[in-house]
Amino acid sequence: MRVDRPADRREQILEVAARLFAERGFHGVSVGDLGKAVGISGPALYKHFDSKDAVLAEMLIAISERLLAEGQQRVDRAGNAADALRALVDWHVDFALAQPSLIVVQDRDWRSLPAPARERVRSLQREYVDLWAAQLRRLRRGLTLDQARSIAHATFGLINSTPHSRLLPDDAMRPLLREMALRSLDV
Amino acid sequence: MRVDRPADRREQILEVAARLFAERGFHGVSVGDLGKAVGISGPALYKHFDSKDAVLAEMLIAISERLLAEGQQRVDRAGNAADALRALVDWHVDFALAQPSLIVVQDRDWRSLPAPARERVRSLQREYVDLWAAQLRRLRRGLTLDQARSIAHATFGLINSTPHSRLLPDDAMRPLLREMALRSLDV
DNA sequence: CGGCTAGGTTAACGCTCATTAACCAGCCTC
DNA sequence: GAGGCTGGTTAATGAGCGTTAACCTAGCCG
Repeated sequence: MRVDRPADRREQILEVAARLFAERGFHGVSVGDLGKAVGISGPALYKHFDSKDAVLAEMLIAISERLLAEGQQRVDRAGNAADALRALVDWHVDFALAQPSLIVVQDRDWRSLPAPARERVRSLQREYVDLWAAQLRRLRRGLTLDQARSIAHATFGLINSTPHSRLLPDDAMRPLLREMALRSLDV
Repeated sequence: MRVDRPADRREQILEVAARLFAERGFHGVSVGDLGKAVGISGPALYKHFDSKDAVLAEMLIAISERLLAEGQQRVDRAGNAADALRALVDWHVDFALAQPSLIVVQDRDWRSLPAPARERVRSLQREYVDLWAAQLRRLRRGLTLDQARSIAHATFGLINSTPHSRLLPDDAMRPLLREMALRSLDV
């Protein structure tokens, strides 16, 4: 029959898993479901991953790294703190609109990770938060680190709300989120 | 031994369940865990609730109703749209700071509800969103309903981020969230 | 040609979980 | 003081899950 690209099974599994985990939660998707959704069945998954946990781990570590790496690059290219924050907002908004499933899984299911992966993800997230926090503190000198982190967290919450509403087309959602985020940051 | 108030078992179960569900997720807490946490064991829970699902259902319906009812009252008491929005922000911020567990469970685990309860909760949430949306549209005439809803959703995301960070004491968090929320709404 | 490897299959295992069954003690009421 | 709620107990049940075992086939390589 050859319905789907045999491209790379691993990649395919990760994509499909992101969608399913987002819809029904990590524990709401069985290995059997996941297999069926990619056209193989059940235990064949173990030819590609060590465990169900490992699928989640690879998925979450990859996006945390990507979010941080690209964020860092954009900050490096920016001339000043305000520009850096604008660039960070753009990046995060684009990412949230392009990968709503990953956003959902990342903040709903990170608790299901095995301890070492969980620590890795938490640590990458902390770095990402601190990337934002540092720019905020360059811009508004009075801010403590924890204040700046709290502000960053709140703005993430704002942007990450996208997957929960999705009432407008992306072209309308993008500027709306950008402006709300920038106003919330007072940039 | 008599360690805890025997006040009302039902109530106690709901409180403890909120905390546990928030920490480990609905599927991450077994009926046995829940029983142990309130000092009874396992199946005794069925003397108070029809099922594990029913605990979640009662919890989520109750808070959705409370959020809406109080929100409605505050709007009714407000003189104009801007005051109404300020009152809604205050209410939502206070609630999120007082009941972080419920906030977490509500938006992480509503998918685990049995269909009728899920519909009830979704419908109450829609009403609550529309309460905000209506005030936004009174204030900024050009807004479509879906635009206003999207804005409300984003601001909820901002405020509901509280339980994920919690780096500052409530007294510092409250004004920070209030101001960010109001700026995000452009009020 | 012969065998290794990659990527599948189905069957079986063992565990956990929600739920039910069966039973029991104390208390309130008539 | 007999009897029925109320709120517990432990044991059993049955389903679903992640994972492992055992086996198979096709293609590549020497």
